[in-house]
Amino acid sequence: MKKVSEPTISRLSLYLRLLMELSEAGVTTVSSDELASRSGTTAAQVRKDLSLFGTFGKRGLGYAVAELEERLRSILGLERRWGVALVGAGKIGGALFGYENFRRQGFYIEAVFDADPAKVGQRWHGLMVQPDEALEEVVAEREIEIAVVAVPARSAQRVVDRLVESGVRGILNFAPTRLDVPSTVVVKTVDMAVEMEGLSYALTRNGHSGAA
Amino acid sequence: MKKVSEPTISRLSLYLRLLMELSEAGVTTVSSDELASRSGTTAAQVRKDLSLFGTFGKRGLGYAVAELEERLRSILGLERRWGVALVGAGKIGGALFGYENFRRQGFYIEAVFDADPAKVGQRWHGLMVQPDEALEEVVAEREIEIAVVAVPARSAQRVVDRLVESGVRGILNFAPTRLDVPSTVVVKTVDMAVEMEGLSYALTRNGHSGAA
DNA sequence: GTTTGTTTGTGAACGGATTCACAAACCCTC
DNA sequence: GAGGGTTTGTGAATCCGTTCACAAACAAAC
Repeated sequence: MKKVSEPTISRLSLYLRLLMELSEAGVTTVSSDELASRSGTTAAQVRKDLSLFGTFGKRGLGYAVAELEERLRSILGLERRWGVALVGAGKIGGALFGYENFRRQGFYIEAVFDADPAKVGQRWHGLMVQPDEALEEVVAEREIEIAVVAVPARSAQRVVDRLVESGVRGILNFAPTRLDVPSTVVVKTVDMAVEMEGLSYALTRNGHSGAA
Repeated sequence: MKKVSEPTISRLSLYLRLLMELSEAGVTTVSSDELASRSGTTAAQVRKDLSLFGTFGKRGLGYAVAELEERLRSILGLERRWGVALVGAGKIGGALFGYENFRRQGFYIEAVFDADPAKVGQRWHGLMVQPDEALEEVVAEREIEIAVVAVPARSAQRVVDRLVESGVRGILNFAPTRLDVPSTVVVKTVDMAVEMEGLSYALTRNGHSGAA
């Protein structure tokens, strides 16, 4: 199999979401052109992305929505259940519970940890908040493979080290800092400051205020 | 000036953060190599990035932390105050208030809107939550240029249309959906589902469970 | 069954970002 | 002030993702 780039994977994820919507709307067939315009890319890009994994479409017709949806889910590894540990019972973590797509895609938050004694022991979104010290044991025992890190930047690396040590292989990081992990572990960082500063940059050099 | 890529801007943002940390730690000088290892890139990349905007370093010595920090802040357009409107008084929005870097970098949330009558009129993180209908008037009057959209996917496009109509030029979007905007408006989307599915993909094809 | 119109799949061309490699510039020491 | 040791700045080379363009495949109509 050819090498698959990260942008491609992100787009597959978008395609999957669109297919779910189409499916729900009763649409049975969709063209690369349609998928492209709905996901903000080009038809050629859609076909290239998909062609990396096989040949799913029918020439002259397009793609069968239900089938492609299933194939994408398989490619992305969403046919199974993923246990997720959430470190940091704050606002960001809470937002994840609200994300209905989370559970729908197979991501189940199985444990929540926080270092704040005031939060530990409280029920929170249906889960008991566990003390930070329990992290290793719980993660290892439940064989949790994915963790969401939503703690202050200064504590993030330490938390990550412990998670990795306990068997976690994928991390979604909300702490505004770079994380060192072994090459076997995958980290995705969501950095709101970087995004905002990207906006600031763009607005600063684009037509200044008043571009009609 | 040469064309500047988005990845470059994101990295500049990272460099700035590192410089702030170094500055606080009393470090006065830093090499491209040091910046690189701290930001997870290469020394050549750091120098290329910076060279697009001028020549800031001293050969044989490195970069003056304070000076480079100031230059980056200027390049990124962070020397001014940015008024920000937050649409959706939920968990994600609340998290932004917690982000201390937000205010520090000049982003001030000046207005919060929500469609839920139960939230409207409540004090929330020091601001009065305003009714959704007030959006146009408040945004236009206060000349707010940046908005954070944290509403359900199905309402996002409508909200964005109204924001753009009211003068907003930059949008940070947390809704899991693509947004149509005029080319004069910049949108950055933070899509947690895409990130999680990226993890799922990576973990599915990487060494399966048990990579020591 | 043939024709017409559509859409896929993909090699090739393109463009752009990253990496390489090295001369130029600077500090520091003696 | 000359020499040794660093580190920058940058053209050139490389790598990688996107776009192009078109033949192959299929549905639908007649």
